[in-house]
Amino acid sequence: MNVFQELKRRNFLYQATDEAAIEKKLSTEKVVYYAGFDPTGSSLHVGHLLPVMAMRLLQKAGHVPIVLVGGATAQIGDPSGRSSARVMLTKEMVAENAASLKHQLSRFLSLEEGKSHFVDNNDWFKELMLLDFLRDIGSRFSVNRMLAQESVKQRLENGLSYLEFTYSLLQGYDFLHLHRAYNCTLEIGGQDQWGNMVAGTELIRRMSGESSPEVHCLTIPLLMNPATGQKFGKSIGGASVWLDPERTNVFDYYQFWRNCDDGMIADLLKKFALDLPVEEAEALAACGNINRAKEILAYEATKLAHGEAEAAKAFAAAGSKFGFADPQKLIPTTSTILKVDVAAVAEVPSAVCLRSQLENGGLRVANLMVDAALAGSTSEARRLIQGGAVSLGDRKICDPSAVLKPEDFPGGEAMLRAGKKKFKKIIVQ
RNA sequence: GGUGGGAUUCCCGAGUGGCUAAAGGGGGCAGACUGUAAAUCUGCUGGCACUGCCUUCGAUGGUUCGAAUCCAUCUCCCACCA
Repeated sequence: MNVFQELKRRNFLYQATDEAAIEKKLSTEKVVYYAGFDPTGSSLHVGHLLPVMAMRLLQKAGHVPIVLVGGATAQIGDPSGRSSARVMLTKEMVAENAASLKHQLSRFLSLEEGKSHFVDNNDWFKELMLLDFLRDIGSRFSVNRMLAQESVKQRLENGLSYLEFTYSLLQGYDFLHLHRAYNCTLEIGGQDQWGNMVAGTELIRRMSGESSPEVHCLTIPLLMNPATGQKFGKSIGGASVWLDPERTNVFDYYQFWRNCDDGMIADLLKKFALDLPVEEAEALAACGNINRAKEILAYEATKLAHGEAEAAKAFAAAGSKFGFADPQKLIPTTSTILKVDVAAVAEVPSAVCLRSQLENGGLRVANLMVDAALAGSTSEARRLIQGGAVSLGDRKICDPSAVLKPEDFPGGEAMLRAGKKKFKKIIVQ
């Protein structure tokens, strides 16, 4: 099975300019390909991961990725999939975000020179003169066609600025530039990017006249839950799942995958447990023990994002809390999850509480919950208590004003729970 | 530039002087049921020193015992006209 077939089998392929040509290219030469990322935030979240995974797959097969940070385009904002204009970022923010983006991406891709390129489109856009752009690039696009584009059509109802309208030209120009500078011949992106991506291939074709160079693009399908027809949720509750462990801790990251919808398991294993062969991913999804499949998915996905040691800890912690799906390890897998020594690494999320707070009259449970990040506010904490969700050790807390004293923490610690899935070991210091 | 319409709590969207921390829906959280899933049912969903107090309905100032609701000015959005 060549990479292209694997890409397809792992369901990374939604639309492509010319499947046969891409397949041929990928199996006969070293292809330089790219995907763009908007440095609009200081951290990537799981929603960004899809193209990253496809890129990883291709890089492992020997192809050369270009990670393009849209420093320039982020200052404009892509109208695709947006009902309203984005907030524009300052150049400083973009630079800062690009740096942390690179750091996070380096877990998934080898970003060393030679194996890849990391570029910022601001480097070429900042020197581009408006008149040159209009003459060389603008003249090759038809407004009529652009207006017919789905992403533009939607925005037309609510209004769309000229700036945003130009977005696809800019993205097209990116491709042209990368094609010239790095001989990049393939662009990868989300399903919603099709219009912008094709703008690039068409531009390159028109610019090169007779000797039509072979450039292609390929989109990845949106993650969908086949059972409900809903988009795959990229958040825990209302909050995005970030790759930055400061924003989403590793345990929660693991839990995000562990709690995925049943219907998604096959697709997710194939796409996010990339270290497992496709056949295995398919077999696991159909093995009959769906919870084991979810464990492995969560472990593998966490391993990619945070490393093996962290993934092992999260797996052990979650398992010791909720139980392990396959303690006898009956389901065959090549995952290193088999090697995790649960007893040795189990590490329950914890929070510290000062002894001095418990003395002098005690500490309210509600306040402790806020300190331990189990609730966002004391009001929320009180509601949780009133709803019967909170317990300390094996004692249920019913009084929203309950106060804790040092004797509530035998041995200097106790498990504080806010609901079944959220808990922290409170360590008194 | 002109005329008209609009800005409400995470989102959509009601509300046009006190009964409004603000209907309804979505989303979210919790409880029950389960498999740490989905579906379903129930409760909750601004903050705090929580039977009370404080802050919120684009911004500022005003009228009033009392304003999301009335008036003035400003900012931004939308539609039509030029």
